[in-house]
Amino acid sequence: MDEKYSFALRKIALLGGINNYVAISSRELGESLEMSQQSASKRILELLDEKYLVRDLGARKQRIKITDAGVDELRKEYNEYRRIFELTDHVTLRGRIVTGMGEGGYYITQRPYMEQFQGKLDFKPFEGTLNVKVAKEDLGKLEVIRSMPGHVIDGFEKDGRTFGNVIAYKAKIHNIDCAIVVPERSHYEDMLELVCKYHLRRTLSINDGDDVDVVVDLSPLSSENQISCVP
Amino acid sequence: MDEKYSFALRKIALLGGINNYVAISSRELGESLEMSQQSASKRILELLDEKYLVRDLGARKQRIKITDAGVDELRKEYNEYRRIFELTDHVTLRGRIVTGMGEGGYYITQRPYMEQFQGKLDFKPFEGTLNVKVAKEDLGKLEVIRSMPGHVIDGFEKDGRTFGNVIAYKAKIHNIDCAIVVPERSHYEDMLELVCKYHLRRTLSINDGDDVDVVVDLSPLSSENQISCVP
DNA sequence: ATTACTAGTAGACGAGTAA
DNA sequence: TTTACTCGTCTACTAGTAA
Repeated sequence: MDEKYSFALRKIALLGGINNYVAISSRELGESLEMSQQSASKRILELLDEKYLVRDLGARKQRIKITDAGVDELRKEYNEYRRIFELTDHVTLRGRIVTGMGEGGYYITQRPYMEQFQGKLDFKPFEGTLNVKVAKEDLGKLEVIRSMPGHVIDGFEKDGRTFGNVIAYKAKIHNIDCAIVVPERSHYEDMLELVCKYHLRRTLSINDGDDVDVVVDLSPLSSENQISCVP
Repeated sequence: MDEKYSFALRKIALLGGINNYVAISSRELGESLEMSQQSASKRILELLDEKYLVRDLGARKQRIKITDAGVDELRKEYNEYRRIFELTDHVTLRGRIVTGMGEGGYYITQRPYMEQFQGKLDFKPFEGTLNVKVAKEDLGKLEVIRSMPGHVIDGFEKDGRTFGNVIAYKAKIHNIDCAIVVPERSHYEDMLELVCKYHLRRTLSINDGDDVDVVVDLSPLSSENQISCVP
């Protein structure tokens, strides 16, 4: 999102524009953004055009509300700040073992996916996945993880069916190397697919309903430009 | 902070610029900010001028690090997002009763402060305060509270000594109306002064070392422009 | 390679004003 | 009072280039 939009949208969110229509004149918005009435009016038109706002233009005062798309953009920025201030190099997700809807394992164990796992992760995955339903209080963490790069596994087509891109993040479960896999699209998902070189249910003696901790590695993929401890 | 600075500073923070010097050329920064090398170079000079960055301009590549002032600015924005996505109309702070360093009660019970409390809060405070040391895990919440308006109680001078502005936020302790008072300046403080119309130690039968929950009210001070439930 | 100057230009901004 | 148009100004950007 363009930074000039982000600033205005954030102010509107602080006035309650996520949950409610907010009655605010372009004059007032201009004041709180330290710009003229004319510019604030233009900014609102731009935000409407970008579909980040909806408006109810009454006779006296306009009432504006942030759209879901707008909230998404704000949430992206929020997640960036969380990465800055909350996260270190790894995140622990609490979750519960479940049996997928039959779909999950079918998807991920497709050959084209599996071959890429072997290349991009450092192990040949076992032909099957472990489904973990992430605890509600850790869904925010999952969102932050999803906003980070990860290993993109390219999608493909087969029998007229589309298999989308998925993203893999290296992780550990009970100190065993594995990776969590999430679809690139469709957020607000609470289900993880875990791939591992071992049959995890057998190796760890775990079953449906068991609670597990998955430690996801967030250290940068490529060697980055950070230099440590130079004063 | 000017929004154009915020955007660049955030990107640098994501590269690790808070804890370490980051080696990044103006070309690279320009790419990640979607602007030219020249503009990125200028932006860095501006951030240096604003004292949000320090630089170590080596022969090959510059190395930059965010100053404490810069981190403060980023934290302000982080707190805004927390208000948007985390907080509702009240926050619960966990803390422990302590005896202040003798100073706290002396400050707050000064007449000019006390008279303003009576006007801006809805009760005449008891001549004494309760000191609460906020639990470490709730210091973030306190920071968010401090970034919100609150009731400003003007400072004054007396006997050549300066008593600074303080901010009061309405709160409840064990369902009794009270207010927390914090100095306007000097952040990263973990001590609260509680003022109340009652003698809280006696009324609640609490003593040093007792854990308490203080529920701080965050609903807007003035009647705001929010309109609820208009689709 | 770098960083960062100068010059020219596109676009953001606010004043005036209409509806 | 509103919102939002046109238009002139001025800022913020990029291209070219020096060090």
